[in-house]
Amino acid sequence: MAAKEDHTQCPMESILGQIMGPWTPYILWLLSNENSLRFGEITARIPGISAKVLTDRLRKLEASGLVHRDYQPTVPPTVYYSLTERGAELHSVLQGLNEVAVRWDEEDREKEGKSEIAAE
Amino acid sequence: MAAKEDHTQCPMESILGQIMGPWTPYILWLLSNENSLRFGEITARIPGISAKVLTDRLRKLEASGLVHRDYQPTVPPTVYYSLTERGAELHSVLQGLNEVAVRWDEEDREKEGKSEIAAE
DNA sequence: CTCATTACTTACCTTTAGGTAACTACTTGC
DNA sequence: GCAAGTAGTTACCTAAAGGTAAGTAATGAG
Repeated sequence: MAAKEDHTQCPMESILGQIMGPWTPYILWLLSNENSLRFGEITARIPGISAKVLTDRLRKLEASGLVHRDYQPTVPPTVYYSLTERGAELHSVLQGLNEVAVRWDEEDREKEGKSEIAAE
Repeated sequence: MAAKEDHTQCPMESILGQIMGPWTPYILWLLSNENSLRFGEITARIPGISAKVLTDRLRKLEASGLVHRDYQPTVPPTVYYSLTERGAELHSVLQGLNEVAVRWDEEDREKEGKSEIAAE
């Protein structure tokens, strides 16, 4: 199932199909905070992602109209990625999610990590 | 890589690992709105999901402490799923995401669907 | 003349996820 | 004694996703 036939009866399913995926929300979150990043910079910020996968994610986000690709045909080519207006609309949602994430992280550290000293 | 070693340096990665996944945010969204659903009811609300996958997602959400499982050993067993307190904290984020989704959906209908008549 | 650089693309192969179908438990109703 | 109903589990198999490595373009440095 590559595209799931987009039996998109409900908007939620549609948006989830666009922004969900192994690294996708993280990429959006990065671009949401830095407003413009080169391909290599994104790779550096996401340890573990391969060029193939990152390219795939960026292409899909571009196709969804959430990310803008700015290709500069310089000697070694330079490509800048940034959020489109629509992509930027996700900022507050991602922000909210991050706040919850940070809160949980703190709570978990309090409970589990009271006496933990950098475990490894 | 089953668990990706949880090299969770950043809270965002951690939370994404817990709530991202093919059907996961959708399940959370359902439980967020209906506050308690039986296994079969969830299956019915998500056309296309298999029992195996739904079980898997619910078990993982339970393990993450986001979903509560209430097993009633009645004659044919009855199991109620609901969000935990922590799970409920995602409500506003999911709400925000849904608002964006609905807005985009309307915008897209305006642009593309001006003369479209239910295109089946 | 060759290497390094950036942002990929392609081919190939492995791993993982997910689908399907059959099976379980326990009691009621026929 | 057998089917029905709920909420799964298990085994088996296929399809898709992802990793790795190599290739590409164009130019300046050494």
